[in-house]
Amino acid sequence: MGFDDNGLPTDRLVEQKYKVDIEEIGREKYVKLCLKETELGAKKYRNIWTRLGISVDWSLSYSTINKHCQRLAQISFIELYKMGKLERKKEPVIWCPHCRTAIAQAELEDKEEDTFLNTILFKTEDGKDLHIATTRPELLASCVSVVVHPFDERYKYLIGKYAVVPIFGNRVKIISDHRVDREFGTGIVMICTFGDRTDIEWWKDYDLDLIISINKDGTLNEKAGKFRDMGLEEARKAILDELESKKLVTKKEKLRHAVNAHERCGTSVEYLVEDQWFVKVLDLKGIWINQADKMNWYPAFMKKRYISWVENLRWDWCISRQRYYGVPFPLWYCKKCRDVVLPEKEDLPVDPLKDNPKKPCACGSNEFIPEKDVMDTWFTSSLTPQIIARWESEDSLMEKIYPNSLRPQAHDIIRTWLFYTVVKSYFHNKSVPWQDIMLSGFGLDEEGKAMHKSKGNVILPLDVVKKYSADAVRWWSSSVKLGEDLPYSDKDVVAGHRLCIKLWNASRLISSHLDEKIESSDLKEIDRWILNKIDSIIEKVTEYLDEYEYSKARALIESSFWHDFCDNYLEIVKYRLYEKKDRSSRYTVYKALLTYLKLFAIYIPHITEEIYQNIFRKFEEHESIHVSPWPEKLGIKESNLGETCVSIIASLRKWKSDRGMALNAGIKDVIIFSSKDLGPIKIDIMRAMNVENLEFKKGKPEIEEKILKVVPNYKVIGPLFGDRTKEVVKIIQDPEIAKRIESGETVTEYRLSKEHISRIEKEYRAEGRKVDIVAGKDYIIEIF
RNA sequence: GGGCCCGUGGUCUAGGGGUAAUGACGCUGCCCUUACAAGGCAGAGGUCCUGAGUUCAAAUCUCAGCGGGCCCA
Repeated sequence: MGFDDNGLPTDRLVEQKYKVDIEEIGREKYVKLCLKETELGAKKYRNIWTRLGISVDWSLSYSTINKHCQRLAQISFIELYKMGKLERKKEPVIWCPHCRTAIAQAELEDKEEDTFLNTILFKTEDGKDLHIATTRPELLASCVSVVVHPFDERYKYLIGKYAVVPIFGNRVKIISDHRVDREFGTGIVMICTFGDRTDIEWWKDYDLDLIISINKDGTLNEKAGKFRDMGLEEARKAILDELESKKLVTKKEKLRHAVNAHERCGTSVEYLVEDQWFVKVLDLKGIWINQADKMNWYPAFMKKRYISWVENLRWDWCISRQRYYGVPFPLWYCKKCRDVVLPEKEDLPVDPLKDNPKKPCACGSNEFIPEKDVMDTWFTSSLTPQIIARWESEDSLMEKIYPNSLRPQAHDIIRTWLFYTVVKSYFHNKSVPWQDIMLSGFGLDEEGKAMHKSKGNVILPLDVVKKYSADAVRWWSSSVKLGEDLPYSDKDVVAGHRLCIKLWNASRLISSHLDEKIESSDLKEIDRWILNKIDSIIEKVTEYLDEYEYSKARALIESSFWHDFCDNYLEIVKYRLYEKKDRSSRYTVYKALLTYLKLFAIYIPHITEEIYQNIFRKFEEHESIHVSPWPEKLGIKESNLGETCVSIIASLRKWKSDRGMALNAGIKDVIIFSSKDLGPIKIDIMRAMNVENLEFKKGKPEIEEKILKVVPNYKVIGPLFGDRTKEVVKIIQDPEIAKRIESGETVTEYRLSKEHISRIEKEYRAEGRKVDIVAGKDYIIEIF
């Protein structure tokens, strides 16, 4: 766990909060403010995480701006440089005019925008009209060519001729290319350097001129003539006005389209040509995809997202940021021979703006130009596995914790954090960074929309914690299938709150009967029943958690605790607990509650810990439930009678409830018919249901029995009989045949027996007798 | 336009070839039961998005379509 704390988000926060501009206050003061905000931010988030009960070894936490991380990021840079994986190119880069820096493809997001598609009248050199539709008239000064589709009959005659750009008068060649969309606008496109990425491709492919008319801050430069210094919006309007006054706008239509925007500030990006450092990633796409196969993806389909991101990558990773708060590039340029000069490893971290190389350049010169850009923050955070394992340090834990066992993260940063980390681990360690990757979804707002500060729909975790407790929040957040998003809902958090109360109350009941730890006991049927049930819960929950299926595990734990344990088990044995002498029930509640607490502990750590401290600490060796071992199965044999006991009591409860009776109301006489010997559960039934006289009989009572429905066991019949299934089902559903099968016979040429029937629904009637009949799977109850 | 995910009672959600579709909230009725009325018991409420196909059997698998979301052009 750590803080990715340098980079644009901090820059933007500082600029907004203190209303400062780097130009005014200078780099040093600016960075100081950023550092201050970083510390405040770390404090704030650490508080949130701690309050939420996130279990972290804080001694291994990192901050990407601290010396340790800076050093590793710079080591990484130097290693990559020496491996030839870095490249400084003067290339078109994606540029954010608001943040005034280059950014990477991964930092783009789509933005829907309403604009106008303007059809502008160009002239060919020989004076013919040329209608060109564009959304970006402000780039007219950068128009370097006009392009049509090679098969477009309308314009074939234009190819090879020249056009004249209105207002600016540039003479540009008309070319043809299949990437032109004939349906869009007029089917003629002006190529500007650069309006979009296709412009860049065309510029490269056809070796066109370069006329950059935009400044780094998004204003127009001298190439735009009298429109110089105008912002893009302003220039768009001014240029359109002038075109209109000359009657050169022939059409204007509304258009909604998607543009690329910088994910940090939402500003539409531009393309400038500047010197930038790149990590070469495009030439190794096969490797990046191959690495994905060496990791376990949870859920598996997330791997496809990663792969399709890699397949669609179009740019090398631009790591230069023309910003101030971040890890500096560890390098200088020799003033004389322009060579790159790197520091020695032992001198890292360096700040080339303050430090100087310790040796002269190979050419002998002692004068250097420092690189003043900082590195993309992902360049550092892509090293987090190495950072926490103290790679390249004397106290390295690389052997022990690298590759990491697990990277948990959300699915929005597959293309950044995940991808870049895979890249770094491959380059530096020829390894994948972790064995398992678990990708979770988002908490959404109550309408199911993503939360955004700008939309004002953010729900702050600590507000919910205050209202319902951290455990309730955690319980809610773990209710969704891994990888799915989950809308926030007050009532679902309340459900978690109620669970905590239920757990607390059950524990109160138990604690009042536990003044000693019962180490072992002969177990009564119903006690064996619950412990056996818990054994199977432990097994399934463990399996689910091994696959990071926390929501499935959660559902099992909750329903077993609430229904098996509280509703059934505790209600049945309560009387025995009050009688104090019964060892079996006291042994069982101790084991059972402690096990449930351990299973619950990962979800609701606070209340489980408190109950552990209150009840169990004095008997158990571990000082906290969170350091005690995961529960192991007790190996209790299944109790058939226990299951029957619970079922009989449920039947009697329903019977009382149907008659509007209180559940502790007395019943005078009850006879239970069953083929089983129910002796061992007699007292439990009587006490739990307040039965005065309870009698067991073998066989069946004198009542009429009518078969209502025979449900075949398709799971057995289907595979056995194939397309004759329907035929067999028809036979089995005959009441006479079903009756014979039920009594143990094997009938007809299909040799049908009990295993071919799932269950038989019956109706019982006691003609002329004053008695109520309630039936279950293997018993019939008469209530007088 | 392409890739991925999702579509299940009023709302949210689980299940993901076997005939009884999970749970929560809400709704209705009954029950103050010596842990819990923030509880218990019971009940109503469903074309499992639509259509076709595979299969003895489809909410579940396949294909097509519709709708929503995410990512990429």
